[in-house]
Amino acid sequence: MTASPSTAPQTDGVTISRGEAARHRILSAAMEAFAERGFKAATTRQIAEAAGVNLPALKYYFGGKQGLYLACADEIARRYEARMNAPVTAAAEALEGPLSAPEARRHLKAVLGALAEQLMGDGDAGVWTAFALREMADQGPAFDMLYAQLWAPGIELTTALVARAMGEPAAPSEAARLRALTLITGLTAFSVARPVALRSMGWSELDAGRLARIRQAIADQIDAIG
Amino acid sequence: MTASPSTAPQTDGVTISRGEAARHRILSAAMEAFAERGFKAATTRQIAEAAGVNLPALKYYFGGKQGLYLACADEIARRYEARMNAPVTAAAEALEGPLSAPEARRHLKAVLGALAEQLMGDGDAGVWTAFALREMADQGPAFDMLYAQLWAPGIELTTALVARAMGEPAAPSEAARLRALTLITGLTAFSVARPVALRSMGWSELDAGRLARIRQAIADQIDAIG
DNA sequence: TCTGGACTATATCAATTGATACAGTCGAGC
DNA sequence: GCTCGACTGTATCAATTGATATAGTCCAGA
Repeated sequence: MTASPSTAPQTDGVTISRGEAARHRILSAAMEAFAERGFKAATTRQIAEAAGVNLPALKYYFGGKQGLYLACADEIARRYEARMNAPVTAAAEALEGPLSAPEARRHLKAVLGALAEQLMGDGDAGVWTAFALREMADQGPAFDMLYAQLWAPGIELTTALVARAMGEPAAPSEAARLRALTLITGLTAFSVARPVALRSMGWSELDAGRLARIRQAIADQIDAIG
Repeated sequence: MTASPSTAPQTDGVTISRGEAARHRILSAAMEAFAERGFKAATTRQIAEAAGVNLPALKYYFGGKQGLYLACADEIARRYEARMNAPVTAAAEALEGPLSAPEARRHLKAVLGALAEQLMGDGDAGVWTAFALREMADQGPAFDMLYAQLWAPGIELTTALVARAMGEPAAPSEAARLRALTLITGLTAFSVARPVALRSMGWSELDAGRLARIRQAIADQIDAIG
């Protein structure tokens, strides 16, 4: 809203040019639209209107619909990494050395709890998640990138922790991999399948208390591993 | 391919009129297209071509794209019910009387095992599942119908069985409901998230042996309940 | 103040797509 | 063989939609 319209790199981080602001608004609107309707069904006109810009602005900033989609995926991967960073690095460091089963379980709870917060939160993260999960099923143009940057590292980490929780010392067994996958997938009950899950729980929304109880349920499952 | 072009009710079940055959082909093609691309992205032309009919035939038989979509949903619900019928009725009957925790676990394994077979099989059922799960996330025009006919009964049954497995006597607790939801959702690792799951397991496809091992992993989780 | 580039607004194109008008074909029964 | 209704083929419409050509506006720096 202020300052120069230049393209010069912003070392500041606070001052953003008018163009940067528009770019940001478009990105947000696009993430929301793609998350809600998918790549094909989301229209550039809707996105432009929601972002308060006109149609050619999308081409100007992102080259076109597909470029915008990929930019969304990239942004989402980076934001996800930022939000998951703390518990993930802690767990990864712990995995370097010998790790007892109880300690592994503790890290698992931290990592999956943080993930649950992302998956179920109705803030920005809910939108990112919907986007990512849609891409996971559709195998769209951003699949490889999201797989490499998000899913594969997450699954690997979870698998390693599950293996330790099961008392496996070295390379994780197939059983550990499967347990990690169903564990992670189970979290999506309240993101992908949220309408169904809420209705069957008799809930109209997810408040903090309910979220805590869901996390507790996940913790129980983690305690049952091994 | 044979017989009369009449609309008279077919009591036979084997003889189908030319129209019935076309209707069937359209339905199959539509389920596949909708499952793969979603309602909006699937085009009537693609469906017509895949079914070997021309465009107006869709309107003739189903009124239009939305009518076709709803017909698909209805067909899917009925086929699902047929395939799940045996273990579901057995479990439902068992729930009428007192049910020990081990017995409840046995029924749970039967019901969820059958469901897993549906969710992960690459036959027709895989297509139905993709359709249903897409509708679950999108809340499209068939949501209410699928919820009432498929998901709600399935969740209720699973919840009741989980509650018994946890030693709860009467009305299922919230914890039991949550466990049932994550249990069912965990199954979708190899349906919705199949591309990701396969890649992270290092598998290129799901053969019988792998499916059995997945079912075993689920059985382990069921044994860990309570 | 005036110039150049960053950014925006209007208008429009071409492709896609759901729908449909309308004329045809096919086969069974009279 | 004639008729009627079930079913199919051709052609086309109108709306949507991604893209873009073109002319403008705005602002900083010289």
